[in-house]
Amino acid sequence: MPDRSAAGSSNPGENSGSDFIRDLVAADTASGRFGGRVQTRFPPEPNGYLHIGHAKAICLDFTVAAESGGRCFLRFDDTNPATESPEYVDAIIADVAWLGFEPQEIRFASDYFDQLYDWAELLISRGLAYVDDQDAEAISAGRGGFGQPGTDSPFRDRPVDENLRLFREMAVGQHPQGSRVLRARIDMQHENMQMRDPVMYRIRHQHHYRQGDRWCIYPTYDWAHGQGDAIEGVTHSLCTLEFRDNRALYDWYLEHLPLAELDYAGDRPHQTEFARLELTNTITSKRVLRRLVEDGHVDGWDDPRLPTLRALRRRGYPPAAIRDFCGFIGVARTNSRHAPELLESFVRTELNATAPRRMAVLRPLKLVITNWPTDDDGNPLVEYREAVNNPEDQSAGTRQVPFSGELWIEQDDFRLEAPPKYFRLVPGREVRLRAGYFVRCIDAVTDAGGRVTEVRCTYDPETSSGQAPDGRKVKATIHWVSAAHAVPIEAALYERLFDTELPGERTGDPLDDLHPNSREVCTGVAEPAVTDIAPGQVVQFERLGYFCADNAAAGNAEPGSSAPRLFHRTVGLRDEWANIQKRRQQQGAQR
RNA sequence: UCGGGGAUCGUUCAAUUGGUAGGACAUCGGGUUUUGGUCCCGGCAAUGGAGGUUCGAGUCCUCCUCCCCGAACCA
Repeated sequence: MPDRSAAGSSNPGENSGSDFIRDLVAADTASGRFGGRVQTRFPPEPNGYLHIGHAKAICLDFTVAAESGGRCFLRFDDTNPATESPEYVDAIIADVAWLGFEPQEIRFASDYFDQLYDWAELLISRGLAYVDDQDAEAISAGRGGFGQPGTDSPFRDRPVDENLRLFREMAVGQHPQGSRVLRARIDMQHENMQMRDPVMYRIRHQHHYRQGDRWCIYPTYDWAHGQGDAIEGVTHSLCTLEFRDNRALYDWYLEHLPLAELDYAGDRPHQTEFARLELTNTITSKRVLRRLVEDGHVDGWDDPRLPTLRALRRRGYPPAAIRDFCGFIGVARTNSRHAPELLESFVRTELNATAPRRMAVLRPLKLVITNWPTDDDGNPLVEYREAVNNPEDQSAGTRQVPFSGELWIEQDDFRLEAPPKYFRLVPGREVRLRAGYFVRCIDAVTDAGGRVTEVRCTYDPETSSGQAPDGRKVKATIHWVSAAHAVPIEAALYERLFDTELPGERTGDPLDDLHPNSREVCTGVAEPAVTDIAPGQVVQFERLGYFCADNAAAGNAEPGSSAPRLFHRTVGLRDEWANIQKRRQQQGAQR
């Protein structure tokens, strides 16, 4: 095992090392701030599916709380009825659970609409908020620009009574959608743009999936978030870097509200920002993900090429691997982008230890053993060979694999002529069949086009143990499937969805960088024991990689079906031969 | 243009707060091996730049450069 001590354990809630956030929490606990309490929250908006970027935030929010014996709520930031729906709520709850975390409570910002409304009236009555009749364009223009101060709205000094009356009318639908907003009265000259009289409420004559038609006004993120934190008793409100400038507003609202009335009347919550997780060759923008799905570039939100949690699950990524990855990359304030290879290495580490092994051939080539014994009727005998299920885990036991005179082997494992460092089967050479015998190639049958259609070998009965009694060695062990017992499978092989590190950098549109052939489906065969692999389970096809049995495909889900079983390649094995070939190709290109 | 944040091996995270710049991924070489897997050993390789303080600077000070975020009735 590589030393990944910073990664901690895959158990949810265990310490993942130290970082500026954990240092802050430790210092607060030591000083008695918040009465020693620690509480965080994961606050998604239910307008899309969770992706790998969210996983970092989820792991951070939940583990920081758990490490201190604190709590972490799942809170839906559902303040914008235009884009939100209960399907996303259910999906997010399921994805958080799949990742391995259990919120103490599930809350909704929309549950706080009454409190928020009362507080808004309070701010109005104190002259700290006003109704603005300007349209969005005028408000934007009045805000000024970078380096230019804003100008006061003509409605900024509206009398309190009038503000109150108008605001109440807005709430019950007496004003058209978009005609007015409620704004905090802060400072139009403030150097921080967020403080130039931000909008608190906008008029939306829109149905809310939880509140129905009760409201005609909806709070903005800034007006809802910190107050939700305060109501729930959040101590450490962790969010991403782009909210750094919003912190002044977060603090302003809380400082001007009577929080002493709340259950958690100690210190008010504080926001801390950290860098979001980005991956190269990957897009997490909700807008672009939606285009990929809706324009049919992928098969749906759980297409294994996507970075959504549902897709990673379908592809076979173990949640423990994602957690370990998130713990390992740590948390800092530096923008950075990790290579997907790092995540994959955690996936391999986890799967190497846990995935049962089977043999499958993805691009079959017939191998005939010319000296294999037959019965009295001339039919080849069948021998059952014992194969280990997982060399990393003795308790996984062994299985019986049928072996006979006609086998399928991988096309890649035979060449008429061996290039340098090619150790596999060539005419005249001997290799070992995994869990089988040594075989020596004596002949190859080719078709009119010169393509090899059949490899003919002799086997050495003395090598049943996998070793030759005379001590001779082979340089390769290859996998195989008995032709008479082969179970049909389909294997979907995936490449990166985008073949550039920063999709969209070239032309501005990420879709211009879509990998033209990010999925290749092979029609192959597997040993009979693949039928033990349950839908959703990950298996290692020896020498090929880790593959996840699809949940829905007919061959997997319907016991009697004759349809091929469908497997998604989770990730390939490290492949030294591929590296050698790649290097050779690059050297060739340089010359 | 203004405000905020940031800069350490190819990538990424760390450096006991001023004391030998370390790990992982990737890569290269070797060993073990019935998976060219796993595992083990080893190599390569970094403090954005210029000054300053100090016995000593990735860390403190000054200036510069570059990158990210901010002018939604999105979050």
